[in-house]
Amino acid sequence: MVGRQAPAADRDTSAHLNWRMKPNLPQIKNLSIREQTLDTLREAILTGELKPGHSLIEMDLSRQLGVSRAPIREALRILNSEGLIETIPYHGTTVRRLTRTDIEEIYSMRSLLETFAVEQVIRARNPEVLRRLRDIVEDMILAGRDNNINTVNILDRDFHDALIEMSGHSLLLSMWQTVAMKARQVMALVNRRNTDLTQIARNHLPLLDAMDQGDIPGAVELLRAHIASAGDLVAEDWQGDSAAVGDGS
Amino acid sequence: MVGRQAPAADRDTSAHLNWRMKPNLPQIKNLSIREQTLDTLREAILTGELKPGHSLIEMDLSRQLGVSRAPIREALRILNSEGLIETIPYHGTTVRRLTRTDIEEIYSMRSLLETFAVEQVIRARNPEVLRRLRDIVEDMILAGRDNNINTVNILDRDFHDALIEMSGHSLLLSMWQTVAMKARQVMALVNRRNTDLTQIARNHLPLLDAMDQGDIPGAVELLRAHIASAGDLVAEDWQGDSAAVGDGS
DNA sequence: ATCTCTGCGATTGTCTACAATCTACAGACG
DNA sequence: CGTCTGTAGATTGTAGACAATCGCAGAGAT
Repeated sequence: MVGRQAPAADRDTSAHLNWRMKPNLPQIKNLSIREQTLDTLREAILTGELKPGHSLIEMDLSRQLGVSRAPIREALRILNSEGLIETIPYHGTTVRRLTRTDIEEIYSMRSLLETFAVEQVIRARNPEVLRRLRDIVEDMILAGRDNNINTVNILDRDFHDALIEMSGHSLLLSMWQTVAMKARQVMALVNRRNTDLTQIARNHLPLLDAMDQGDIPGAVELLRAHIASAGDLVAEDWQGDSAAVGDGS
Repeated sequence: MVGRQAPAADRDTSAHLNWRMKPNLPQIKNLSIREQTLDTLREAILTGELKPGHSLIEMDLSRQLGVSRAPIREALRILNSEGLIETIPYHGTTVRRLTRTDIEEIYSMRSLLETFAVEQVIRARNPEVLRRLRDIVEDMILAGRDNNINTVNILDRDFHDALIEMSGHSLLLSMWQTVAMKARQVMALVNRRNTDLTQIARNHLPLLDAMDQGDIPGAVELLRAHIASAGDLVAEDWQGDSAAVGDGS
């Protein structure tokens, strides 16, 4: 399980045929039931709909989704190896509980992977890359003005995803996806306080400037601070220790 | 094993009182077929017994192992999410092929994770930890004298595993395991040249010294060089590009 | 000769039924 | 009253049959 790792690793086997032409035809989906179950459950966990401690009974899922247990079991094995759920033989499967230590680890790992990526990206000196990142941040600022928290969050994810992607390091990307997934779950579970959305967006600008100037130590330090402050904010709100939520079915 | 406990255990009426006395009863193993299949296949892939490109037919595995397809499929899903195999729907499952880029990525990721770990370990300043690492290296040198390549390899793995473990960072450990697994597979696939085994073992000593002195930059640099040279050695031998091995069944 | 289509074999995807195992609780026994 | 025992219910583990899909060979048409 580990690393569950690559959430995107085993789907989309035929997508390489139409990667460029993108009309709105919603890509006839012939995903196997296993994949659909996997996506559904993972999304539910990541959005906090399924809270830590919630128990997942194969038979119940089977009835709710209207399918047999076999594909559900396979999906659960994958989620298990991704570290999102835990199964005790003959006893039950539950959404993995998160401790404060887990959260600290998630953010420190994020920091490690992202600072590595930013270093690689700067070394590559590809102006195209920086432009794309700047575009995302600009959109983010605009969304911040509209107080559109959902869009800001998505663009923030896009920004960091893009940063990793542009390092061109596929193994890094795969580990990143695992960590980012967990981070997403954590963020969905804490009570977000009302912070200034445009400020969040603007926080990315100094990093872009440092990258423009090829200043590796500066960029690394800015990124590290950026992630650390985000992590601290979340850790503060974690007093609940996840015990307040999710009692089981 | 001084006082024999067996007779006492016999007339002990409550079993939960004697959980501490441990005779050598080898812990009855009741692993599910899925787990056994998983371990068997993973080990076969990691040792190079199942080479990249080799196809894994569920029906064949089912017959060979004498079990039904259900647990095998679940094991395959896990291996898939670990990135060791690839499945094309309705077509087949094969051991994932490795490119030279994959190998470079594996070693660069190893480097990243291990240097992070060594930094954490040094900061913790726990002499017990350093002693344990030194013990392993000493054993490694002894095994090197006996030209026992297998033991040297195992102890080398132990050393790096221990280093990560001692960082006390469970998420780091989990990602490490994924990467170390892949590294193990790679090493099993290259033609090892005859290097001086004691030299390999001795290479760890400067790192230990730097750690003893709390010299973080020095230790990090030594470790980075250590891993990079190992990686280069492997990458050199990779000209085969894995095409020479494994054609299918 | 080349193209198209159809049928076949191989493989994975899914379903249903049954077996094995665990926990908790009730009852027998001292 | 406490301890052991066994039984019921819930849950996961496994098996075997059937369905869906894909690639390819070969027949037939142009």
